[in-house]
Amino acid sequence: MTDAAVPPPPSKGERTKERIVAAALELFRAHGYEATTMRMVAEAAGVSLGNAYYYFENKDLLLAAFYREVHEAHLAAARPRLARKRALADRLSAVMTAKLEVIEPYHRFSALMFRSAADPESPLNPFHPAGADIAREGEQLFAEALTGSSTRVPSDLAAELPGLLWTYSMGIVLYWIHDRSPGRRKTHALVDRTVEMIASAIKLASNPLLRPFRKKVVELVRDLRFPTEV
Amino acid sequence: MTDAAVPPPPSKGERTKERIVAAALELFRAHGYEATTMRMVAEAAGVSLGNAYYYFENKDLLLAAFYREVHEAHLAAARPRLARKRALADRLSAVMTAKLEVIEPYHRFSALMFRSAADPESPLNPFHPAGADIAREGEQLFAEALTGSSTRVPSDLAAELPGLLWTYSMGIVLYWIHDRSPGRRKTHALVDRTVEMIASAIKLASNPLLRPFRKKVVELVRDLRFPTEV
DNA sequence: GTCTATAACCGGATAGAC
DNA sequence: GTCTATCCGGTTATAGAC
Repeated sequence: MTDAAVPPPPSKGERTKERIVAAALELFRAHGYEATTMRMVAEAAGVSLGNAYYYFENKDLLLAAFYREVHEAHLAAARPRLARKRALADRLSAVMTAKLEVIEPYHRFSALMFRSAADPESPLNPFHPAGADIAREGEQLFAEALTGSSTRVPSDLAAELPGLLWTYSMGIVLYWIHDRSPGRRKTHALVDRTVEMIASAIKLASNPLLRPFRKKVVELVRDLRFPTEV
Repeated sequence: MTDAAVPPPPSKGERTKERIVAAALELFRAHGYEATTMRMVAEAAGVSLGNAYYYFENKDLLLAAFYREVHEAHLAAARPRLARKRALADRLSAVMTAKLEVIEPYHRFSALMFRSAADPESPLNPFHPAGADIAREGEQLFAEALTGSSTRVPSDLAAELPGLLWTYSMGIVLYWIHDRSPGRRKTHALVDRTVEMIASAIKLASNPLLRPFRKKVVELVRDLRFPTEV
């Protein structure tokens, strides 16, 4: 039990797999996803084409590895920024700005994220086991943004907000994909303004007058959150 | 001038093109998009593979023809239903229910719609010239749903609502894609409940107390509606 | 200039030997 | 676990027929 935490030395297969991922990520960065062929990945990793497919059933799974890396970078960029903010709008803005900065280098091929996210068969969609971790961790980040803030959130709403905010962030990314303005000015403007609106809406939601409406929304979100369940 | 409206008889090329579309639509319906190969389409249309590509630069453009047909079917299904409703929630529900019924037969391959809609390069995305018509006509349908209703809408909001509702309908379709419940029960529940909420929200938006918040939202939507502009 | 066909290319994916 | 050989389908080049 005491030494269970010591990771075993990587087997040969694990090292090969690692080489393939590393080669793929670099090629994706340099040339984009479509322009990177499995043959290029295999060659850069020093393995045969068939061998690359032995480790990654298809090209999308390599893309999934790429997203995981981007996601880790987002978490790493967002958390220190959160430490310096208290107001909810500022905290949401910190999370979203970190996201936009991390993904900026990949703008030219980020449409793929959506192609895959929308496809129920794809390992990248948030309801697919392979993509579920990233979605959960993304929600967790928003949960942290909420709990650390000075704004009081009605508890029924608090339970659903991380999921809603994560969905919101996906919407922002979708906008960003189409944003051709210099420096993604428009997306940044959208974030600045929507985080204010969200913060306002959350404050409004505590207003007793709006309680029935809030209850309805919360109930709706709770009931219908998982379309893939029967 | 007087005979300008008489369409010229279809040229040989036009008839060939028509045959190709018809063959493709039938094959898509029967086997789905991925499983339908360009070679199958060409053979079913009685032309060579190269000839099919002469008329349709790529497979996506055939898919675009398919979407156009689905879209026409939606318009045709929705309009008579609108004629029988007055309450806003009912009218929105009529439009959405017509949509869900029309697309139901294509559930298994509808993920493609999103793959393409999210991709800035795709002819199907609403900001791309080839896809813009469908988006505009979709908004037009929602505009009709609004103007024919008994609910009074503040005029600043009225200008933006058709676009917002069209976006909403895309969101519903995205949910529907992932919906595995029998009879798409969950999506129908989502529609029933969201149209009520939207109708309530629109009524709330007329409330003078919420005017500043409404102004903010409307202004935001107006400013940022077109991410592809610079 | 409009239309049609054949052959080839390229890249994702698979089969099967070692 | 690794390779080579091959398949398959989207796409392109190109030549020729009407």
